[in-house]
Amino acid sequence: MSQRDFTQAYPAGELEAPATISSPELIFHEIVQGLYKGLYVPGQRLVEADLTKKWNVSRGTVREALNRLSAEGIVTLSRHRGAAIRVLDRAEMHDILDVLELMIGMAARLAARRIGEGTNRDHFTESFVALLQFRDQPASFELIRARNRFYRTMAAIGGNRELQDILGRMHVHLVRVQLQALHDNLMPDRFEDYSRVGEAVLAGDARRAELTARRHVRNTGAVLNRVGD
Amino acid sequence: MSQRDFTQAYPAGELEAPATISSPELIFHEIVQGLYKGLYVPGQRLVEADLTKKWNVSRGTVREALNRLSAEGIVTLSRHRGAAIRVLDRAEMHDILDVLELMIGMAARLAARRIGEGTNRDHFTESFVALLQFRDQPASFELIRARNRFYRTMAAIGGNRELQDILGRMHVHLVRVQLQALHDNLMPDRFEDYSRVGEAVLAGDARRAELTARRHVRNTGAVLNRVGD
DNA sequence: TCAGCAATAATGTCCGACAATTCTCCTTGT
DNA sequence: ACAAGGAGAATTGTCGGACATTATTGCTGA
Repeated sequence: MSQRDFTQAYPAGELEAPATISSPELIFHEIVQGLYKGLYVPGQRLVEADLTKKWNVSRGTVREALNRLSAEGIVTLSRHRGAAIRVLDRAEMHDILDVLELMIGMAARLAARRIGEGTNRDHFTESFVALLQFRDQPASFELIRARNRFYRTMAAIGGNRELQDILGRMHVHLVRVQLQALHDNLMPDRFEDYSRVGEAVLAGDARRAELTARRHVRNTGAVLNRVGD
Repeated sequence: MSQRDFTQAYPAGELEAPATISSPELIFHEIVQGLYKGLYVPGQRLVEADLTKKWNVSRGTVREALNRLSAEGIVTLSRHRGAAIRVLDRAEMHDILDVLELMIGMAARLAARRIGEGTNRDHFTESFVALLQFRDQPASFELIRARNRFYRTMAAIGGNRELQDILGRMHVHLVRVQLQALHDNLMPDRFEDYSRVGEAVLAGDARRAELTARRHVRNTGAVLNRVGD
């Protein structure tokens, strides 16, 4: 066995993302992107043979991508039945939003606490104004992306790695909740919410940041109850 | 392309776990089990060739297992450098525990709210007394497992699927935090905590259940500060 | 001693093959 | 007409080998 001694283990912080992107990762991103664009519909099957032809890669590569998608809850895998875009019923969406409320609230609280450190204020302000620029425009994918970036920045400033990981995984689902609402033209303007959260964070008011962020997520969830089917 | 029409998509709730277990899944569990037993040390490299020989499977199978382990944050993958058991520094452990405090608190709150439904009370009581049986015994792996089962039951009763998923992922890390404390003989008895949480849940007192659960996680985290290196 | 380079080890990706399972659709008997 | 059953097709699960790409090691020579 060529297993090395533990003393040769990787140091703790030395794990950067690779410069290039691997094929499975590329397919992973393509499919997520496709979800954003509506190319894939919940329940739709993803047949390995089709994906290999579409991206000219081997089945092994496709399988790795599907496994990653499955690990993030984007597709469901069942043995010998293959992969399908995960179907979220309303109960699951509520479950996700209930958890998300805590996560976003925590991110806002931590961000407010650390808004003054380093270049945090600059970065946050940047994503904040970028989001607010969509105030008077119709709902769009760009808005959703700006909103996700706003959250991601908030979580990054908060500094909790685990929280960032979990939020990263949940973003996709949130998007899908939003898309469904958007599709039914039920996406109300939440810019008052965004403003309140952003201002609380910029003011360094951790308590208010958490409260407004949580209320915002709850408002988003309330939309669900008005979506049919 | 043989991609089917969306109308043939899987129905929402029809996705049970397969009866048999796949090879990658088996290896996944074996390695997690090995972590519990101390067979693997943080930082230790997992070389594909070794794993294929150890379990007599192909490289593709090993790779799938490693990808799953990576997706759960148990191992880190770096391109062309392979897999290694993830190293958690103290900051990351604190991050995990901070998130876990919210998650466990939410699980306790939801469980208390639904303790009266169906057979919930019976199941909860069972895992509760199973945990308390370790009160006067030295710390052991069985205790940790009983404790995880207690939490898992609590989350299951709470009924939030997303929460159960996330907690499932975090358990392994929690175990490792515990193991480190255990290794240094710094694992204090937290049975007063368990009792308070369990009793609050059984009493259906959601607020008290959440508070006691969160305090318990904080107590666990406080141990970290006394662990050297 | 150390920079540079060659050799080695390990992973990334592809291809083909076959077994196991599920799905489809046709047959058949009532 | 219709439900039960079964052959065939479609798809996934797993294997083995092959080669390219990259990281690591260790040597060589100044």
